[in-house]
Amino acid sequence: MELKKAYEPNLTEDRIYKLWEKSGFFNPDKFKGKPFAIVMPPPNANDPLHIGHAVFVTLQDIMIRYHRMKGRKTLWIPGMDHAGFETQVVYEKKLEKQGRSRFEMTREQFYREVWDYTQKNRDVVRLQLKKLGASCDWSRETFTLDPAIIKTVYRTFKAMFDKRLIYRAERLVNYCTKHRTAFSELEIRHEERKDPLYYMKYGPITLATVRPETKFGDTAIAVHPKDARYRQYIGKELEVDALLGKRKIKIIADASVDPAFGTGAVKVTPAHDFNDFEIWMRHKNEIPGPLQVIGKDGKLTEKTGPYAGMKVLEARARVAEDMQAKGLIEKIDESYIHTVALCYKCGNVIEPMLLSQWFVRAEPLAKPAVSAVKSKQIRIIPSHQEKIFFHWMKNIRDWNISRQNWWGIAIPAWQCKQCSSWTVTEGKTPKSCAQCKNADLSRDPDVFDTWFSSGQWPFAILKFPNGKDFKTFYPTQVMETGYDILFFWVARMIMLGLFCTGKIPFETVYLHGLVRDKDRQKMSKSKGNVIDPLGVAETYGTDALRMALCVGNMPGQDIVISEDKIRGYRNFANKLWNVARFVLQNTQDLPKSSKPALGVKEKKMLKDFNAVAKKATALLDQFKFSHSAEILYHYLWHEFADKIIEESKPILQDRKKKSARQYALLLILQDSLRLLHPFMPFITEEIYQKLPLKSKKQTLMIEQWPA
RNA sequence: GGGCACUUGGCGCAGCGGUAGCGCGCUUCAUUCACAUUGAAGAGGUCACAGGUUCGAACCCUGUAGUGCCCACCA
Repeated sequence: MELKKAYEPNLTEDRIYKLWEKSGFFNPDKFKGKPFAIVMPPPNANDPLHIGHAVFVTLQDIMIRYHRMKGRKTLWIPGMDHAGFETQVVYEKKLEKQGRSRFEMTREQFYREVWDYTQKNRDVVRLQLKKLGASCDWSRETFTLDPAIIKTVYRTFKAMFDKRLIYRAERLVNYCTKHRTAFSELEIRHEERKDPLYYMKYGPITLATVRPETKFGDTAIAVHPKDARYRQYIGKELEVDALLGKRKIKIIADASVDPAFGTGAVKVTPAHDFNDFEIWMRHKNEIPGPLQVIGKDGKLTEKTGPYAGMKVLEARARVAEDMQAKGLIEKIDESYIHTVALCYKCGNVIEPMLLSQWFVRAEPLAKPAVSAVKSKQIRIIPSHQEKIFFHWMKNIRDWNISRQNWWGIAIPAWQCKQCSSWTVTEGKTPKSCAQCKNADLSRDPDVFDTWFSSGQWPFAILKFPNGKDFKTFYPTQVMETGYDILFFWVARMIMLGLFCTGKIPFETVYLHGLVRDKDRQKMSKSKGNVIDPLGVAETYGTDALRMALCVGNMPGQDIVISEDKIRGYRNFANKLWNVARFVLQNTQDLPKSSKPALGVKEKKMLKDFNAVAKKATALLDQFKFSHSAEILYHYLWHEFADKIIEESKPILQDRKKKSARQYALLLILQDSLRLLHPFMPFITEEIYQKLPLKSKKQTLMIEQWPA
């Protein structure tokens, strides 16, 4: 019964978490009730958790603990992500530091090393999630490379291939020459740049370009069909000085050309420009196809004579120089501003590359996803994010899911060496080509875009189609994640969930914001402004951290956090602790079984409390976690502690009145602990364990919600 | 170029039709009494700007400005 003067989280948190784990109540199996499930967004198994993870742990654990206390059969299912490309990049950086490179290793060796690395990180992340109080069911923890998950992904791939929702195509794709892989359009960043715009003479026609080095890949010159300046040339072939000697090039008319830009004439380089590729598609019969002059290494190919082997920028300067020397440059506009595409990871300029890849036909998947949200089957919080979702969905493009990486789920597709058609399986190596029965096949060396597999996560982790969990918990109730992955992940989960299971994957999407420091700066290691969640949890207690991440945290808006704020909630935890200390110390002589008649004042106190409990509950039901926490904070401190306890002091000295007051204080304390438990699980449990109650559950976690 | 938000006391945010609230900070006072990780009292806002709707607007509508974010194949 002896309570320390101040609450010391470090003396209680680990012990309390063990108590919960031992109780087995994280596992929903033995509970009845209506199911309530949240699939945890799996943290990457390549790095310790950062403060952003602490946000999702806090919000999801609040919902989970609340619904568990409400009597629902509650499942929070944890997992971890192999995080394909992300992890590969992290591991390659490690290799680099050791003076090694994956290109000196076999693919198998690399894979094995990354596997071990991620398994070690899983242990770290698991401990961190526990430290943050996550009440998830560890017996169901899943890794995104578990055989059952891969099997699901393969089954989906095959089903989509069979239904022609996945196709193989040679297309221009976004390619990073440093990472040597293609990306979807979501993985590229756009940046404004000022680059010289060269006006180059192609015979009688002058055209403007920022990329003279691609001129060797030109297959035509395009002008607007109605442009009087060039009408005489349309359909004709001109002989031009191509720097590598004379060369013939055809002039074509295409409406996409803007007569007002530059000279109104554009060189068509289908192998190295998205627009030009489209132009070629429209004029396939008139002009030659893509002519690749830049390789996957970002250097000019042997087709470029003296420029072969040069990197793009070097070649650009040299080509411009040489053309200028020949008098082929009319002028250079040095102040041209345009946007360039960059690799989101390394910032290198993305090189459009002609590659044969697997694509998901997006439109047929997007339609049902849009109607699911339109019809309110799925609700997105905050609701304005729905508009952003619709906007993206409306303009959705086919999705390149091939990645030229080593770390990831290998694509189960084999190409026939004879007829070059593709055979897709659910993972097994096929004996022969599905088309021509030839037995000589070679496997696609590529892996899936990680989002293709994580897009299937909710039903995969619940063991679709026949698993008990799938039948019990799917569709899940809430998907809580950051707004920054609305397209990457949430949209894909809705599309793939609907396609594979015919049902929505979740009923509500709650999107939280990015964590920023007190100067509104994004946290990053390079800025040195990161708050390590485990570090501050150690200093101020996990409960304080959770409150700091919850209060003032509005859906869809960035979260400003500072150590001052966390300290403030540490003070609150201490206040709660001392309230409990006061109540316990002053009610020791109240017999456990006594139920004294309450006076008018006590009745009023309880009535007020119940109103607060109701309000806090309603707010939780509306996903207003911040408000809910705030009114509880306010009640506990400024009503219960400042007013009720203060005015109770004299009454507790009064032999006649005291027992009714003692009883009321205990009741309010007890129920306050229940209300606060989802937000501050450790301290509330610690106090609960010390309450002198007649009937007590094994843990506060499964006590009944008081409103 | 298109879209989505935001603009309320020093800072961070609520409030979304009846003439402003919370937390932090600040000021003054108190202090061995559950808690100094404390208590009491207090200062501080023409709710970005301009119109409109309304008996009444921070809240609804229109426009303007600033800020932020997302999308986008302008050579």
